[in-house]
Amino acid sequence: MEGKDCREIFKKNSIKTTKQRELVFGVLTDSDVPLTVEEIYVILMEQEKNMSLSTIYRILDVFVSKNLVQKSNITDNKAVYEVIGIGHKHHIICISCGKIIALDHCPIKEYEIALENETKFEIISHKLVFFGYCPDCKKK
Amino acid sequence: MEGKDCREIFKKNSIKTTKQRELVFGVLTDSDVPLTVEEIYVILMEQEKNMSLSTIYRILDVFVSKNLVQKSNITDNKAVYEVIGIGHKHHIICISCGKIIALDHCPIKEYEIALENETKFEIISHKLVFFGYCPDCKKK
DNA sequence: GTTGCAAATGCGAATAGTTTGCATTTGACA
DNA sequence: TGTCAAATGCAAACTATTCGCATTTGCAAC
Repeated sequence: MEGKDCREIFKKNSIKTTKQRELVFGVLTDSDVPLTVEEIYVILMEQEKNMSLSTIYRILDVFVSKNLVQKSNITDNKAVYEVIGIGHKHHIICISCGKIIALDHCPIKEYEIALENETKFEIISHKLVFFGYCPDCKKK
Repeated sequence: MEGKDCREIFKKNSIKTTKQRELVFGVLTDSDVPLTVEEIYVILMEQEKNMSLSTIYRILDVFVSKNLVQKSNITDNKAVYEVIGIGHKHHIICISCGKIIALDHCPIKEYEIALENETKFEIISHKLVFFGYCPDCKKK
């Protein structure tokens, strides 16, 4: 991801541009899977772009609050982060190897309306996660 | 929940009956909302049935492993637990007051099959959570 | 009933992910 | 280029959960 692209997106969302924010945003846009804070940290380390863990947490909080990034608590412990393209994402996680795949399609938009009528809640968002065995682990 | 009922369920699932397990199971069956470990602990304290937090965690792990109880990591931090009736549960959580409602109906059984074909995963289970404003908080 | 033993409990300490306080640095704008 | 609020780095704090180990308890065999 080019620095310039970042700057425009940041400006549009009134996020101050910093070296660290560009790097974190770059890592996320370059990844085709959601990443944990730890993974982002390691990727940056490997690129010799060391950065404090707490800085990564704070940067991600900003991105999430500006709706540039989606935070998902899929497993019990670590949260994963990914850039939001057009809409929100759902996930499949392999319960054998831990691989996480993001899904773009959302099958429950219609159901939400029925549920609003039924429960009288005003529904704002939802999370959907599937658990199973990925093609590789299925074979074993 | 009567002690006797517990004993039978426990026996059927080869769970050794203990005073603590009966109490925890009783609290869960008496509750119409999913509970955190902390909440279970407090409810028991109020009944002057003090019990170690780690014991509650261990008991719940057993129940979950025997499929008597469902553990859900809905919010970022604390897990909630509830007895499983006929099938798995989904939830709506109020983002204003934190109230959690369990839903029995599952709208995505059919979608799972389509998803298996599409992704070549073998899907075992899923979690679905809705976020929004409950009837009470909606008014404000 | 009594006894024996594996399994369960209680307690405190350890763990792990995340957050926070504060001193230092940095980026945007005048 | 200088200024200052905002961002960063570091270490310490926090919180939910797990673990080790000494003690207790429930079940089964006698």
